[in-house]
Amino acid sequence: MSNVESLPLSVSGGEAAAAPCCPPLTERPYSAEEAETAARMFKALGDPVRLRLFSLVASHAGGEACVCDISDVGVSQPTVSHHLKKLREAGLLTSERRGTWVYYRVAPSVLAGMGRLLGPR
Amino acid sequence: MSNVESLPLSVSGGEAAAAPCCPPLTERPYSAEEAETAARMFKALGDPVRLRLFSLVASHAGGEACVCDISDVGVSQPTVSHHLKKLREAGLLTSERRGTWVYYRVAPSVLAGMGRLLGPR
DNA sequence: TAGCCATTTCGATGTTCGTCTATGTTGACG
DNA sequence: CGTCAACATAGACGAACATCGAAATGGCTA
Repeated sequence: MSNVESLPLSVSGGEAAAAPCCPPLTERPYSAEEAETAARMFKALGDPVRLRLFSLVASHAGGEACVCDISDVGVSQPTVSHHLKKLREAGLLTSERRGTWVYYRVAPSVLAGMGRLLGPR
Repeated sequence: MSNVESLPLSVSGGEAAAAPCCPPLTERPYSAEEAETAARMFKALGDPVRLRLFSLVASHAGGEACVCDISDVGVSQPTVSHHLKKLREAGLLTSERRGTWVYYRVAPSVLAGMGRLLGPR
């Protein structure tokens, strides 16, 4: 049942998926709101365990991975689940349940959006 | 109160060097060490105030800005100084004192390094 | 139906983080 | 000298976080 919980990347209002979350960091000073939004992503990736989980999903064959495939990061399994939830809430990962297992994949346009953050090409 | 100044990233007692770290997140799963290193950068940018400060420096004319130019982010002056120190320790900014003022600039190769993190451009 | 397995959620605990006020240091200028 | 301005440091306090074990949820299979 884990649906879309909250996507800070896309602003509320139903549409707005096309709105880039943030301009390049070097283009102009960030406003407080832009900083709040972008910092949420960076913060989610600012934990070693979460970064490993994200990398495990992002580099997994087929673009997706089930929890059982990526649970070996040195912390307990409930902790893994907790971190995956954080990544989901930050809009970086999406999850889908198929039978017994839950599969995670990188949310589309996340990598492109973050790339744009770091400069115009 | 624990030790604050223990950064395995920075070898000797100054500021951390810009990390030459880390392959693309999507290329292969991160090791624990890579994750530790890269997460330090993300973590440093994971606070709205720090992200605004970084953006203010990165977008400032001449590539550098003195503290007096970027202190208006809604928190007290010691807090600004504290966050700038964090960014310095993460290897994202460098500082130089010239007369009364202290100038900050983005550490070279930081943006390129982070861009490489997000995919093979 | 019962049992089992993968995953999530819950409650508790120790630690880290962001912010403040107060004070210290450094350089410019009279 | 003495004083002022810019910036850094120190200590304290409350909020947020990471982590764990235990219990609950959802879905297979017999």
